[in-house]
Amino acid sequence: MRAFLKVTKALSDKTRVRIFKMLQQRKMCVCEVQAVLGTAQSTVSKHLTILEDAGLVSRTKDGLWVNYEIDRNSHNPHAGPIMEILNSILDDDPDVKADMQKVRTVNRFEICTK
Amino acid sequence: MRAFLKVTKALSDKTRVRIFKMLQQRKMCVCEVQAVLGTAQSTVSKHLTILEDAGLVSRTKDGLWVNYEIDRNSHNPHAGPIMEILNSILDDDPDVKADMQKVRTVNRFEICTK
DNA sequence: GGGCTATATCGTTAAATTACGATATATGCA
DNA sequence: TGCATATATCGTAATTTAACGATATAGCCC
Repeated sequence: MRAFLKVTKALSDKTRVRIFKMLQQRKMCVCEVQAVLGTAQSTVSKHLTILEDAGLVSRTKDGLWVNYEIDRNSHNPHAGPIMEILNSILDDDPDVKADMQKVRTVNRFEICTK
Repeated sequence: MRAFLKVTKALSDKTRVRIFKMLQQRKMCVCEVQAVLGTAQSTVSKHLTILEDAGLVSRTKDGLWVNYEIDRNSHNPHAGPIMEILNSILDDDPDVKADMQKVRTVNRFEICTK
């Protein structure tokens, strides 16, 4: 139950669903996600932590960057089935579509190192 | 997005997941659910409204009683896939198992009309 | 119609959640 | 070693949520 609720709670926030859909496109670092969403860095970091804690995304350090990506080997048995659903929905959502577009243009070397 | 969030929000609360699992067993009226959960009537009613609003359960009036049951013709396109998942999980959860047991013994004629 | 009962709604309080800025941590580089 | 940068954590204010008791609504029965 606890593990299931972690997944549903993680995906019960619009911002986190948007982040998840962004990560379906490609792995991203925190500042890239921040650039797309336009919210505070601490907020983005918190959201990513919640998604990670639910077993939906995983993090990998790469020097100063931390890359977040969809977790395809989740420790949470409830994550997989719901991620499956998210593969085929919300691509037509206006916010998600706008995010997708930004994800394509965002570049960590231009964004983060100002 | 809005419809999807309705589903995830509805299922991000432990009590509501328990109610949903109870309704997988059989249709129930509010006072039966109340008897199993042991919470206030207004609280149960509220939870059921949220589940209904998400398209997860449907209500049918039967005299004074209102029967709630799993909505197999949901207006919400996101409800079906997640309900599918819920068919095969959480049956081994301690709380859910205890609820299941109570559902079998609860009888609206004995419980509600005291 | 009047009384009874099951459910829904309202108002309130306590707890949880989100967002932010400020600060701490850790890595790379001169 | 010291500085700069990306991320995480902390503290706090604002919003949301869950629970309750009290009340309103609606259907049955006399």
